[in-house]
Amino acid sequence: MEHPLQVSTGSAGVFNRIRESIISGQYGYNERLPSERDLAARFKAARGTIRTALEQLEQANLVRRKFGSGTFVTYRSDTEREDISEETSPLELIETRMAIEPHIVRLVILNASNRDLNRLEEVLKLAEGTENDPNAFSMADEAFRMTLASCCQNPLLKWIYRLINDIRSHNQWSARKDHVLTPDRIRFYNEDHWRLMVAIRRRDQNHAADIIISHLKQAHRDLLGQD
Amino acid sequence: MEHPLQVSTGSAGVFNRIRESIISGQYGYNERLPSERDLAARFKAARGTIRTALEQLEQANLVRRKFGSGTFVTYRSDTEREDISEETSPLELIETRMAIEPHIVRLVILNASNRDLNRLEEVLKLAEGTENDPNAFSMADEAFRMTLASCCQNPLLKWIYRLINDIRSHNQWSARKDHVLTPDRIRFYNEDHWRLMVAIRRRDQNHAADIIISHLKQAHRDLLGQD
DNA sequence: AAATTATGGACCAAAATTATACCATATGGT
DNA sequence: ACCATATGGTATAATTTTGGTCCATAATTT
Repeated sequence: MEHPLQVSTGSAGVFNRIRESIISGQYGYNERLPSERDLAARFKAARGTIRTALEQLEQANLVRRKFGSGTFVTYRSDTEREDISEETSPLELIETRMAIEPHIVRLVILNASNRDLNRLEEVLKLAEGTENDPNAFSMADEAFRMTLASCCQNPLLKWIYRLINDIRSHNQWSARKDHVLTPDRIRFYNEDHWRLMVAIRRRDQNHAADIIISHLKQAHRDLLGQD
Repeated sequence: MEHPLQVSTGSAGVFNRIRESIISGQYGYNERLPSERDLAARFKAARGTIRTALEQLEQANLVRRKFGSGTFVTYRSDTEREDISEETSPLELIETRMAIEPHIVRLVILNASNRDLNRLEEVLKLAEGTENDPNAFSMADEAFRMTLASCCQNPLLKWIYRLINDIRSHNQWSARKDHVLTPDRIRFYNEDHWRLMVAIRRRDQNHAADIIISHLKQAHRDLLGQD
């Protein structure tokens, strides 16, 4: 028998060495391993040996193999941070907006100058006549909300709200946009925005917050209520 | 030993190399990447390969493509977080917490399991006997709030709240900690936390939210009222 | 000696890549 | 206002790469 510390040979050895490469992070999450034939050349082993090693790696949930495509790492090290926009559901997004937006509107009413409000109204006009273009409305809507956020005069809140908007634009919600944003809905949302604008001009905090909340509740219903 | 590492090939390789360029700042925010045909020439790959790489980059929120115009970087580096923590005042920080924390507490009451609440109580006990150690109290306080955030079962809110806490710990407030956090104040804050815990156990949303709000208002006063 | 494992080769089927060509939009100059 | 150009979007077919499978043989372990 050789030294007990000798690296294992055969398919078990290949398994261990690839496993180490993955766990040590040399191959990151979702990265593709070299092809079986390539690995065979590197490890100076037959392709069949590589295959049994890869089968074991697959059983250990370290790797996933796709016919005709390659072998991909499914192991996720702790350091590889999650993508928040991937794991946020549309409902959780609305839940979060419920926390932020009413507060933003209150701050706008307290802090915004008339010049700010004029700017806000200009942006709001961009959403006019977008009843038949969900994409255009969506962009105008986002611009309106971002302007609102910048009018609250709190850079941290504005920054956070921009993060929320980034996530929102990459969310599954986008896929449903065309179904949810019918001309009627767009008209309704636009009317909401104008009522909000009026409430802000009157510096009526509670009314403005109520409008925002009912607006979000409606969006919530739209999300749940349709096919 | 062989070299298990290799430069990845195909669209995955193009993806990785462009990704690195973006993250390393070689292409800044809103900057336009070279055209697909240009990239194809640079990487010596077919345009289709470049396109699948760009599609993956777009899905990873690193890039946005505009029909007829180009492909633009949407990734913002973390250095911006430093900026925002520099320009956020302690008052604005509290203002922002005012928006988030009452909402988090409401969600905790709705969504947290009893096991979650037991965990929360364990963390709360860490703040016991820290009356004379502002630093220890501060850490225990942060741990309590982060646990609260994870109990609300909304990953987005938890993520946002972690950002807020990061900024909070880099903030000027830290410098005033020793002045504000007298033994009396720490005792008072701890009592607040226990009252909050009781309200959460009783699933009393309004009471819990009131406690949080008055707690933050007190912190606001402490910030303004002292030397 | 028997059983297990590794080897090398051949072929199959799925997926990716390549190479073109053409369409639709955006931009800048005339 | 128009035009030429550059850009991303789409479609198609041929080629290459890749994992999946099988087999006869050699090497290793039991």
